[in-house]
Amino acid sequence: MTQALGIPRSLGEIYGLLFATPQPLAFQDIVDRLKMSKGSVSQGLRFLRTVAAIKPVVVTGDRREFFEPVIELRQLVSGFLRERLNPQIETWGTRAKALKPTDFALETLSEDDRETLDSRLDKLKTWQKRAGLVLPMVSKLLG
Amino acid sequence: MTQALGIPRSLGEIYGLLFATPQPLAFQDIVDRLKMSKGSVSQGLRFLRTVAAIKPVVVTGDRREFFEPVIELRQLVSGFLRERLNPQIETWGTRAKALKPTDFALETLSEDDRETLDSRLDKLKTWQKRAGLVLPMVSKLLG
DNA sequence: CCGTGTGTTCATTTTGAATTGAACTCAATG
DNA sequence: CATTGAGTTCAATTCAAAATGAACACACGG
Repeated sequence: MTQALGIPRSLGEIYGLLFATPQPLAFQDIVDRLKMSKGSVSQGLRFLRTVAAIKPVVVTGDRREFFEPVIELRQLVSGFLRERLNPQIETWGTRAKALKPTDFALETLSEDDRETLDSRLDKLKTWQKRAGLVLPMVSKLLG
Repeated sequence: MTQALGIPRSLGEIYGLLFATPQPLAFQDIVDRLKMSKGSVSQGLRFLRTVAAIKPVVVTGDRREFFEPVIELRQLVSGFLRERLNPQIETWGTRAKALKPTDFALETLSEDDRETLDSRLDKLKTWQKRAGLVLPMVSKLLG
């Protein structure tokens, strides 16, 4: 599933292991069970934390950090949107606003050409607006 | 933008070129302008066609196939959902249905463990249902 | 403070996906 | 039917992203 969204398989594996394990797991557990390097697991957990797909659990009397999966679809999706999609959409949007049809003029443009480029740039801005509007709704619909 | 969705940069480039060009372009135009191999362009165009991000245009008196970008956000998004996300969700869903808590039993499970696994499997099925419900709505909201 | 266990960092290596390019098919044209 | 140009296919290559692993912090307990 993650692969279809451009997220590395290993992250899916870590999440999957946590999901399939009733008890919270510690760093080393994951390394052992998945036979992954500590480096990978460290980076993987960091990412999963920033997108809020897992949550740390404190086990008293144990120095280690344990992790549990977040299982609310809404949280998973909005984490992905927030961390992955929104940043892209924003930079893309601000760059789009700066564009003018003449930026494309590799040859001189006919009046018709100018018009189609104008309307396409408009589209770009519309996309931007719609995305900003709809993505938050998606999270809510899933909640 | 495409990269955030796990779509190769080159596809974004082809689409971008078509988007930035008022006239429809032919295969060879794209190869020349982007300095890409024919193989890449061929596969790229195929993908863009299957997700309906571009449409072929017939220019009378010219043997070549020309292409125009599809600029409706709704079509672009639903193409992506249909070709990339839905297939994954389906196979994932059918596999999830076949799972039972005992499939996870690497050690013997306590009653508590069985319960949490049960509830997680339920979640999995809920996800599946919600996704099937919400994704089509997304396309509509964008249209 | 020293040792031990936990987790991080980052330069190197690996790997798998994307790209290339040569060989090919297929249509149209003279 | 040869020829030319358009586009496809697919094995080999490239390359960037991900994984590794050794060196490094950091905290805690003795």
